[in-house]
Amino acid sequence: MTKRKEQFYTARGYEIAAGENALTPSMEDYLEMIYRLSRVNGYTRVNDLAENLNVQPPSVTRMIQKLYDRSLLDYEKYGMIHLTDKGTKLGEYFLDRHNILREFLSLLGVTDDLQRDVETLEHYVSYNNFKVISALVAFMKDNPHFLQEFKKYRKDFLQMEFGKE
Amino acid sequence: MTKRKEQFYTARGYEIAAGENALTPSMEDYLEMIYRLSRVNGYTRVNDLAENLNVQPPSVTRMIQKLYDRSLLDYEKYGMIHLTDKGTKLGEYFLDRHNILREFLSLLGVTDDLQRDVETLEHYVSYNNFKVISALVAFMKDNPHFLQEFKKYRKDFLQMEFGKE
DNA sequence: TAAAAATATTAGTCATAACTAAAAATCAGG
DNA sequence: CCTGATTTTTAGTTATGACTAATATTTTTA
Repeated sequence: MTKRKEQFYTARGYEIAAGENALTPSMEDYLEMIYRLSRVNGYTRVNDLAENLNVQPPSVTRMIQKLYDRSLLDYEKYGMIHLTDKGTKLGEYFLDRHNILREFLSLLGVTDDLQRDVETLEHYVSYNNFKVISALVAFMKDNPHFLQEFKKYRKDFLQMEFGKE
Repeated sequence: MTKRKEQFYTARGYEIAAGENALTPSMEDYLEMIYRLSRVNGYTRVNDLAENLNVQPPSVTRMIQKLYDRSLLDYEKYGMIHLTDKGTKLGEYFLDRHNILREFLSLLGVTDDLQRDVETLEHYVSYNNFKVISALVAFMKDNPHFLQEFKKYRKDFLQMEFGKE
């Protein structure tokens, strides 16, 4: 049994390979935000989404239609946006993933651009990775000693390896 | 001084905000691969890239032109592809980042789909995050007892939190 | 060195998810 | 209840990075 050569793909290649059923990063962002906003009233609206995601309303309308076609939300023209059970589960997961990632980076000592870093990364964290990172976060919170040692280590390491910057 | 409300953007929103000068994930993949392949002969060719990135040659030609316009490589039609100094530095960084990320996930115990996970994630790891993750990897390698503890912890945690799966 | 094979380019298409401008629907106040 | 303001939709445009088909160039080989 010869080891098959390791295959590489471009970022776009992986997106395409994921197929039509996979959610795109933008779809994930919308679901996550709909979930956030729905916690207030049980629903959200086109304009709220547009404002909170910093996009224009027409972009929201289009995306809502797409998510509707996938049965992730209920919607009628000019109406309210409600997540279906399926959409709710996904939204909740995306929010969890977001929060774990934020906690992870935060524990490691990332402070600058934390929000941006989390939002940029989150979509690309597979479920497998989400699980191990969750474990690491829990471990670090349960073992403050580990974290303390790491913080000392990090300081010297960054200085040595990357200089002042 | 009131705290400005936390702003959210879609994945595409961040891409657009990054501006015209930023490299896209695909550009990064190409540079990383050109760097890899160039270590053999000092150069690479359109077909080699197409094969190794699993894309068609015309896609490579287009991308090469774009990277040429940014002075990241030297190229003449039908000729060899050489990275410029600027391109070399970037390619090297992307490869480092790739390897660190792989090591990180590997240490945490990710085995399934490791290659896919790394390639999917790497483009979205900011330089700041690269630095702290590098520190964490080094720390864990220097402190195998922590790693061992984590492995025990992880086993129970995953069982508890996520069940068998 | 001429023909065949391999390699690379050009030209044109597609989907995604943004945008703007303009039209349509809904809602609120008098 | 109708008019104006707000909200939402429709329609059409853009850039990215894939693709295929056809063409052009370079390299190999007979």
